[in-house]
Amino acid sequence: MKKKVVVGMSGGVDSSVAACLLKEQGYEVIGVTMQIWQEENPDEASENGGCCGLSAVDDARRVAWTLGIPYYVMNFRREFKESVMDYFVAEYLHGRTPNPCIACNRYVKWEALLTRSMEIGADYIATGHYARVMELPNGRFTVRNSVTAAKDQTYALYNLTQEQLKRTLMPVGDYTKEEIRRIAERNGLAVAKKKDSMEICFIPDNDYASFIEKSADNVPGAGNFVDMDGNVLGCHKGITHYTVGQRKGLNLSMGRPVFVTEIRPETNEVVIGSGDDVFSDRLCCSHVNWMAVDGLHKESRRVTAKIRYSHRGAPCVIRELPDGTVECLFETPQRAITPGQAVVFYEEDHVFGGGTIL
RNA sequence: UGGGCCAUCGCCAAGCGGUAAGGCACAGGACUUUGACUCCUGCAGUCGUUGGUUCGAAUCCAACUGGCCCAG
Repeated sequence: MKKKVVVGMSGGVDSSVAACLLKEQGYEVIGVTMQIWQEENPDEASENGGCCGLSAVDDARRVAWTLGIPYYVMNFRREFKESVMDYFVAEYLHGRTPNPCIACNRYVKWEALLTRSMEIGADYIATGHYARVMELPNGRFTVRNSVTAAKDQTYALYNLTQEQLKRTLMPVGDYTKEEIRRIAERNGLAVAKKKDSMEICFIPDNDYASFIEKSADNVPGAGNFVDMDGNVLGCHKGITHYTVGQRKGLNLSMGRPVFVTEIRPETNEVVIGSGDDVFSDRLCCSHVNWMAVDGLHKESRRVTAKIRYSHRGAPCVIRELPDGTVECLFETPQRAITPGQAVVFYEEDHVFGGGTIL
């Protein structure tokens, strides 16, 4: 009896090849594109390689046809709006910097898609992520780096649950990007040369501030740039325009580069400091998802932590604080530890756990 | 309005008679399946104004305009 797997197809190369590989491996493959937001300008989004819009459906459908697999479009607009877009806007309004891809993975690409796939009798769901699901000796599931560390996407997957991982396949993680493109070509997939997607899919023009203004009623307005001693340095456009570590767009001519070191929503202030001021060797995080273990159990642990998607990772020690949050002490100070971003802990090449930076 | 000082790109600033450094900011690009960071490229046909000296002036001289300081 063939195992049935639903592949989330974005219309891009990676997920197309994922479907292709699974079919070769003998699975009964069903292609599904999740419709998650309404594009205003499909042409533009397609040029930018937008990941989940209407034009994506055409590409995905064509690939499914080429592979000879059934193909469906599922509507997840409500889930996406509630779990990703609303969260995204709310975080910015509170002076934090969210990572929508992580929320999308946990709540839409997995939770929603998995639930519905189970309903139609699937055994697994699969995606085109550059990561590999692995079962540890302790019986728990985690994700480990893809064979190409450069394309690794485990950071964005740290929040998946054991139940989700148990039913997840990521065939693309065994190959390099070059190999994936070759496989696509060899199988005559029309998307072989399609440009990689970039930027947040629901904000193709990359103008976050405008998006937030359109989505929220009470967006905090102009306020003061202040230095660490409280001196006013200038006027900012509203805290939603800034993030910790930011240099460009401040319009502050101090004779030397200056950076955002802190955002204070209570006072509507954006704190400015030098390049050195943006380094810190400590962070606290909450909403922790343990992956390789079921908890820290009052022990501290040496791990490698990534504080942003493109971070190489830095050695640190983590421990649970009495209030339930987790403290992370780095051996060397890290740049721009930013509230709202995820910190992901690694042990060897797999995800140990992760949380949201406070 | 007695004396002194200063006026060079949006900001700071080099230049001291030989044909406008640099930094910050800004713009564009690269990188990047989050925000950022980083990197690359661009950015004063002109030196407050008007005259003068000189082969040649941002650089010297004069007046004017504006600003600062000290006197009163």
